[in-house]
Amino acid sequence: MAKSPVRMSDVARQAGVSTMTVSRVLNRPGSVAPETRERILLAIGAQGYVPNDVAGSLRARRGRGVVCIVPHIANSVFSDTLQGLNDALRPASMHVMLGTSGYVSSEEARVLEEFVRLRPEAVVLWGTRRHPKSRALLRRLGVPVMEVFDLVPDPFDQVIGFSNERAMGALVDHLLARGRSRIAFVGSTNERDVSSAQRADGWRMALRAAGMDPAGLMFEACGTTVGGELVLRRMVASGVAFDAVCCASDLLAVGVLIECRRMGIAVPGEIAVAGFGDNPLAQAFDPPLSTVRLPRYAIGKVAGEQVLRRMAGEPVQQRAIDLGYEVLVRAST
Amino acid sequence: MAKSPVRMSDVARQAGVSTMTVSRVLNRPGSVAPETRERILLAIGAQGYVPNDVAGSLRARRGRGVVCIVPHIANSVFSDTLQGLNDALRPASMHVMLGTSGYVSSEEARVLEEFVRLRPEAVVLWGTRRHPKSRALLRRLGVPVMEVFDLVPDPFDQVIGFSNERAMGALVDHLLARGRSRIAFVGSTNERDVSSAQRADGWRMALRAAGMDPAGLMFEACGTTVGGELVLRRMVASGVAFDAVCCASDLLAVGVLIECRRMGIAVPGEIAVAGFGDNPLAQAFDPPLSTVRLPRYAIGKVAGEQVLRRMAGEPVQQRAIDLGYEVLVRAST
DNA sequence: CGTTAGGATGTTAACGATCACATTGGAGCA
DNA sequence: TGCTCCAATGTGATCGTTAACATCCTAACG
Repeated sequence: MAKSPVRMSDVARQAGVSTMTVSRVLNRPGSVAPETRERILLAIGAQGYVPNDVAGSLRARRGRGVVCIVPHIANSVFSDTLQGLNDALRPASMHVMLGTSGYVSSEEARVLEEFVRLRPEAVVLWGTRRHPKSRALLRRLGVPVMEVFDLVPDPFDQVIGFSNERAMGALVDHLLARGRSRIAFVGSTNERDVSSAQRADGWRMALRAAGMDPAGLMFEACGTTVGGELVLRRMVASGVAFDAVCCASDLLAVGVLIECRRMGIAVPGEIAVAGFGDNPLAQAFDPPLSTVRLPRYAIGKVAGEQVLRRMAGEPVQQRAIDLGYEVLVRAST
Repeated sequence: MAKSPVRMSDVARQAGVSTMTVSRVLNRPGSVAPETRERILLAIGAQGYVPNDVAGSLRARRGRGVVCIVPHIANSVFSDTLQGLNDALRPASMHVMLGTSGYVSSEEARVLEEFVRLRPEAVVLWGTRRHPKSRALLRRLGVPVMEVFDLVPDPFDQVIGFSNERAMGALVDHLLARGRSRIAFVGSTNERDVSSAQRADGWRMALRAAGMDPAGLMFEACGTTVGGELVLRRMVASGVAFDAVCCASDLLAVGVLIECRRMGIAVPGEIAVAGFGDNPLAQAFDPPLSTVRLPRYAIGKVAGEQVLRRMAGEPVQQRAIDLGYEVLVRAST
């Protein structure tokens, strides 16, 4: 914390007013006479006074911080959303206090408690899996809670996102419309990776809805390009017949593409390959990768806007806000 | 801010002690008798008390926040660094207050002032271009300031990064060693994009050091894959001879690769192509892209560690910490 | 057995701002 | 002229915690 020796009272003295008037200039300038205001602003500039929001927040019992806990920062899905959140909050002079859970809900709860000590005005959390401790904490905190990304019908407070199931289902439908009939799925079945599991569900349901049997067509891989390369090799070696591969992520799909080229498998001639997530480089491959664009930035932006609305006293209009998705059909399918 | 009605005094009453003893249990547990401590912890659990760090920070004149302002969050260069910073700070119960400058130093100054109101313990800023207002503000704030990414010999306080010039120079040297003699550079000359300009300088100096003339070999492009595609077309159309292209980013380089394929130019047969930044998908292309790996995560991690050291009272040992780079030679060169 | 050292705990007063209410001084009006 | 009313500003208390100092009590010692 700072040693900034300039306090409001220093400014007040120089301007010949009480601290209350300085405070008003800072918070509701309209309520102070123009000349007085001018004199105070001059004193502020002369002394380089920067208000102490720690003190202000304590007394006013309200601050400008919004906590956001994501699984991992260094992943464009999360960082795009953070960008949106930040962009929405900045014009309102709110700021983001950033934390990570490492995909572990108990860790999220621990981090959340540390942040609750700072008495944030709102909390933005990834996904809808909450540790009981987090729920209890949030309930007592009593501020708006935005859960983002996974859309569920009955969120803790409000949820903003899209349906992984429906998005993957739409991708499967696209492949079916292209005449594919043996559509495999590649993803991680890691307990922690809720999104991948939901995408698998979407794939399974879409196949069943089309009267097809997903049995034996699901393959597990770690979510990297190398994971994609390895899994395709395993799939081919397994002898299971398939004419399309839906991947839980673009990175996986790119790995599959690479291995297809290496093994001399024509894409989309022999098999179609689709990714998920719209990585900026996905369209740069040969063939350009079909994928699903997710409203990552918009999710953060809308979450921030909702926070501001709620803080302004507006009631919750929609508990679940669906921002949809977009199937991007390119040459790989 | 919260309505959390549970205060330290509530806990103290239930445990039959004064607030000071509760405070000690929270901050220096060793200084309280075991049974007393046990009783207090029980009361804390029973009431679900979460300390108010706003009040604590005000009184103690020190908090746990570190401000970090990056140009843009949704860019893996920045988010990787943020991840490192966060990982370094979390074990010390410090937290990141996140802001963005949009690559504009006056905006950075504005955002910085808002954050200074929160009296952070340290400030982490991207690059070394500072608005005079920022400098004045930081000086008065009097906390450690870490400038990251661009290494300069004489930073405001401490700087952690690598040399864009030397990294690009090393890449050029690699191309020279491969027998290339007409090495072009593609980058943005946008005033705001300091890094690209530094990379251009590195390219220029390396060519001159090898007795070659960079004149006419520098081309401007916007930093996307499409920018890369367009610039290659322009380069070919210009009639200038070149046998290698150094790009200021991987995205640009991928665009160049795409256009080469489209135009039937062999890579690396006719021209070599190199990127910069080690995008995870860079090695997935055909041919895999040679590039330079930057210590993005490490920069953040080390910045966080330095902050902790400084807060622990250690003196500054190195004003400029060079974390180096790594030229990744792949098939595109 | 008196004295003292030091561990455990309590008391008081801040930290720097804002809330709620009090006060002042004109303008506006009958 | 006398009154009200409101805009502009001030006063005092307070937000919830911790620093600094004070106190108490037990243990150890000569």
